[in-house]
Amino acid sequence: MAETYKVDAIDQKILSYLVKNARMPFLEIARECGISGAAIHQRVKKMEDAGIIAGSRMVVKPKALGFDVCAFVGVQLVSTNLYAGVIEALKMMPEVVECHFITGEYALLLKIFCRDNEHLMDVLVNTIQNIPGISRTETFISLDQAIERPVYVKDRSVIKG
Amino acid sequence: MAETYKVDAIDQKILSYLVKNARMPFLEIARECGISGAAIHQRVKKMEDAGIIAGSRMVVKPKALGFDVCAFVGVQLVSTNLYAGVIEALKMMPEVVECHFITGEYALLLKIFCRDNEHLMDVLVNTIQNIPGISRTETFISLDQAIERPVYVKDRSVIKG
DNA sequence: ATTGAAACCGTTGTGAT
DNA sequence: ATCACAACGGTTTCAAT
Repeated sequence: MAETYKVDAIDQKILSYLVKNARMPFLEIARECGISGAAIHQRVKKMEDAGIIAGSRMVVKPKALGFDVCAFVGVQLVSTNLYAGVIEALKMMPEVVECHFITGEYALLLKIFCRDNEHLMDVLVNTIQNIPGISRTETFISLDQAIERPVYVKDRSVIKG
Repeated sequence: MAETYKVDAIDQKILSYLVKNARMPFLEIARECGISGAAIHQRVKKMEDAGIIAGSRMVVKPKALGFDVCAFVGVQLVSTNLYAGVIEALKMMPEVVECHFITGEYALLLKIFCRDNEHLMDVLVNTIQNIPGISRTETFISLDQAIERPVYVKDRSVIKG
């Protein structure tokens, strides 16, 4: 987790391709950027080492895996200092894909995927509510996900373009 | 967006690797699964064609790109039938990475990334509030993202293991 | 930090089962 | 749906700059 690496214009251009297609060949990126494939390779490696790139993922439609229900869950804690233990318990739940510590009425906001409403019910009542330190929850079911995309990377197009 | 493809145990095993590392060589997956590289290739292509795999992404730490602030925004609409137009306006905003139509007090839940609090202020007051059809918003700043991972893919390990 | 070259390895199309 | 094979191209390392 070094925090010294500075992402320059070429790095940004490289990332602008890779956030849209993680399997884009480095040689193709090299041709777009006007530098060698070896240079792309080394820059990507450096960004991985610096923690700027935190891995890569194929994006799989949850429905194809049988997860028909997406929901957000606001969670109130008995006491904020129970945070660490609650996180550990949530990490054990495969349904939880995101957990944020947020400002406002709820201490935590979770994003979860469940097979169906019955599964959601089970997760809420039998799993989440049984985690020590969690008091109240409120559930917001996502009926439609209209936008889903990576963080914005400006393609400054400094080299060739 | 065909909805007929059935993800079998081998597909699941393939996906279980690719959701964790989009650049994992198909030949390596082939060795793990005990089938040929060509078979992996064709299965992945089929899943892409069927819309089960919706692309791939390098995961970039927002902070490295200068996005220090992550927030969720609950959005109330003047009228629900303005949904489509609002979505179009939100798609134009690079800060918005997710938008869900949810149950509860707010019609929409957005996830946004901003450079700093000033940028967040600008986005809330000068951009989001100016979109026709949006009435009230409430903002929840994410102070810490404790969990961030892909949808759970069971690795059934049916073949070799 | 970038390069070209080289060795290695993966990808992808084909034809057969 | 799978395979083996082969042509092609990508990855990765390295000495040199």
